[in-house]
Amino acid sequence: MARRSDHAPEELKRLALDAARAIAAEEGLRGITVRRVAERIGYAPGTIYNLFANLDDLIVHLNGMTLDALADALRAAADAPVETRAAQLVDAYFDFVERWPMLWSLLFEHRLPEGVDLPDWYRPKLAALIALVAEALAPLMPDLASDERRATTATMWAGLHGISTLAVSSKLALVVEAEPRRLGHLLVARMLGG
Amino acid sequence: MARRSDHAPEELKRLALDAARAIAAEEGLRGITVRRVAERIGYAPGTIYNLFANLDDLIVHLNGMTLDALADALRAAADAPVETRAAQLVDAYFDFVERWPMLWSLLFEHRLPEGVDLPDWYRPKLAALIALVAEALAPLMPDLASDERRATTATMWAGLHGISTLAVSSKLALVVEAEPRRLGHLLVARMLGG
DNA sequence: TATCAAATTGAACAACGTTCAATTAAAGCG
DNA sequence: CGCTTTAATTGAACGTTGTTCAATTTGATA
Repeated sequence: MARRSDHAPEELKRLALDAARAIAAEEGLRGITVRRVAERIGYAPGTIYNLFANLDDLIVHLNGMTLDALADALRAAADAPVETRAAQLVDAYFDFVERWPMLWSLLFEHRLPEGVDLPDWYRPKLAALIALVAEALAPLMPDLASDERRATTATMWAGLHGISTLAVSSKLALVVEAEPRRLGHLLVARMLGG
Repeated sequence: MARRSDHAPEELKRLALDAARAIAAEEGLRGITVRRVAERIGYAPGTIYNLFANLDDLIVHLNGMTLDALADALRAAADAPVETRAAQLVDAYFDFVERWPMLWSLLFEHRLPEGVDLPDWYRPKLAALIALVAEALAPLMPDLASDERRATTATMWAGLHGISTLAVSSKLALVVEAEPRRLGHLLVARMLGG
């Protein structure tokens, strides 16, 4: 059987990614297999390889979608009044992580095989995310050189990331009883000079 | 063939873990397979299951060793003079991550299947690590309630973790040109109130 | 209507984690 | 020393995985 063309190639890609996302959201990285994704969209395993180079490629694309979704989730908070903006960004970040813990985990849990690095289109997505936050927080760091502003933003971003990673893998609770969100607010408050 | 007893069971466990560590240090999580570990120590795959419940169990044990090694690496810095202690802890942390990037990654990259959680002996290892840092830094946070001290320590720890994770997976460099270590120092300085 | 091109398949392969009956060597005993 | 018991070790086997690719079938083209 061949050339069903039930769906245009781009449409089919979307279907596959949606299927993968559904699996990932429920079971995490371990649940994503080529055969299961294919089965969910009613195609044979081989078809996946017409759409993506391999399973890693599919997962990287899924992570790209998640990055976009995270950017969307942060955008509203980035426009909040300056006084509450930082806190709202932190809350928006943790809201996202708590709503999609598995998808968010996948963002960092998945690693390409040695020697393979992230595709070129991935970098701008990440950069856009950071730029969003950097611009939103710039007014809150008026006395810093742009170099230091970037470093501060990156540190906060990495810090939130660390808190969330440990929380999601339930390693934070082993060590402290505080809510991840509270640590996030603490971090940002101190970083912005409190 | 059976009952070779070339090695006592504990000795054999050590051999298997050393083999797994060597593989992990070179190739990361993806390189660790039961068959390869078994081959490296000159035993059949089935033997691994006499020593560990399964591959996940073996990896958790390997991670336990890494936690111990990290604690050792931090201990010297924890005894440094109070003035430079925080900075030395940060340096010791990044020294460790840079020396064993793959082993350090494995600590967080590996996740148990859903429903399985970390064994009981794992928690004290993590707790010991945090306690080490918390006690070392306590003199630097004299004006904080013990509750806030714990939160601050956990935040710094998670922050360093986040910076390192992103650095090791080369996602930090996509976003900022600064050295991870520099961000670490920035984080700790601000968290300790400067 | 015949031809072409592209999409889709599914069998095949190697490698994986895991299980377990069979085997063998060491230990215990008379 | 020989016999029995016990426990360590094996390796074949099973089901599943990612990936490849020749074969096939359909939609479009001429």
